[in-house]
Amino acid sequence: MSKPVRTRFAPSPTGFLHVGGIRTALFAYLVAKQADGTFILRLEDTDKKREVEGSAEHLIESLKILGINYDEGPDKPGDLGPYRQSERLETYQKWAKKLIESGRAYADPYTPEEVQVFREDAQKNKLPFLYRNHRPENPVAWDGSKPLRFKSDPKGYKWNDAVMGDLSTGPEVIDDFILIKSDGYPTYNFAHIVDDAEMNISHVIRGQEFISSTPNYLNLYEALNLDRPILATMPHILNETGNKKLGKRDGAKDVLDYIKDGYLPVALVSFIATLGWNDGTEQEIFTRDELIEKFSLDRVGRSGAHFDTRRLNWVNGHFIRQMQIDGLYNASEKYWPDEAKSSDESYKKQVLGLIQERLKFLSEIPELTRFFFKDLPIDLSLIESNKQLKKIDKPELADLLSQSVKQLEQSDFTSADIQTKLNSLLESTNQKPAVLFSIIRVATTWSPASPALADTLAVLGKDKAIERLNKSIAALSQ
RNA sequence: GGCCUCAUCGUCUAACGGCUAGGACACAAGAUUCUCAUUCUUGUAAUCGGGGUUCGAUUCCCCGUGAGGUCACCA
Repeated sequence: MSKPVRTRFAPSPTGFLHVGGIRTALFAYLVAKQADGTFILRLEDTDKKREVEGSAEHLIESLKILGINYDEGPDKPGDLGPYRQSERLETYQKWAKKLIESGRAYADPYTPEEVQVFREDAQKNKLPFLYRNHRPENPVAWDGSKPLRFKSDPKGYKWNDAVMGDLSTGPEVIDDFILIKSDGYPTYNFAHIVDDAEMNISHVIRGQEFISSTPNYLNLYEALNLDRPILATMPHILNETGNKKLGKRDGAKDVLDYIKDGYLPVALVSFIATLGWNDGTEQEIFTRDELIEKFSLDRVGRSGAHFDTRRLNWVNGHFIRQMQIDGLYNASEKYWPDEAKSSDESYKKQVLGLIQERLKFLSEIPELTRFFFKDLPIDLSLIESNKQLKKIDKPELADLLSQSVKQLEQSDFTSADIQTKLNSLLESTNQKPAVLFSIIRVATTWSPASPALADTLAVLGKDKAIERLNKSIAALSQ
């Protein structure tokens, strides 16, 4: 019998949640859900200096928007809370006492400046810094005014990581790290081990930056007589350019920025999941339910993956194309250009239907739809840059448009009937579609691109289409 | 500098030690009565280097090289 699966995402509220953090959260969520387990959000707010106002809320909102729902968390009480480390200080004290009593923790007598001198000495000699080389022989009793240190038991470790496989290190990486800081807060190194034990966490899933401190955690598990959870280390997500870990300073956007740009939560989830993971088949896109069913830690890659916006665009476009028009309309609410404010819902839905297949993300809606809502200025350079139209005189173009007006005035302006009229115009004018359709398209939209001509005209409506044609005829006749 | 980890097309990746190293994004060309896009077809493009082990190495081992992480009273 294996233990119930309980995973957690344990961010510190020190900034915004970016894609790397989300992926760790997502994978922890998937591991829990596929085993009918529990996913927990725990805020690691033990560094009051670095805490950023509002970041806890931002983090929670990001998870909610993506549907990475936790069963227990700061705003979702469970039996093993509280889920904010700053509210668990007595617990850490309790566990610290155990270590003191068993002789595995002691007061650090040095000032930060003194420790810094040790550190600089080590660096000068090109040696890694080890505090335990300066471990005091008869430490004073710990009264909370000094940091409390772990008395480590240096030795080599071999362990298994669910993603990275078998890992090993020698005793030289084991050190006496700080358990409780002089401000009374525990360090991450101590707090997360205590909390994972108290909260019955079965899998610890976290980023690569923790891999080198893992042997120290193993040492602490032993001192505390704890079974260690399954460990899984995620490689970093790298910036698009270069090999740097994705980070704010390199222009990485946080998750809510992507939502604002009109990336769909389902698309973000699918894209992020396949950044470093695949199910071994040729499937490229996954729904949440498929991820829950198919995800496994042992198929997560071991090397860092570059974030690729072009691939994200493709995934997002794929999901947009799959949407029903009502769903897309609801999602598009905030993205319409100002000119569309007065237009009614059914008109906007028709417009949306025409641009759906070329939409990569929702904030493209204004540039793709503006001409449906507003007469754009006449721009003759659109004719000059068209390789068919630039060969033809303006009067001749005006004449083609006049004939078009005559035909279209006879139309009931369904898309099908417009197409019929356009076809008969091709015959009567003896023109190629490349010429006739191009000039009508330009004259009715004055945009570099638009959906299929008959559809565009049908949605635009008879009055508007004819009005624009006449205006364009006038402009070309000057 | 010590320690740890990683390494397949530009990018994300697949390949019990065994087909011609597969797919996707991107890119290019063609088709779909006009543009942009979609869709379809086709194409360019990769096993970091050197040694082993083996009938056979992307895969296992060693040595290089490159990249990343870590060596905080940060997480």
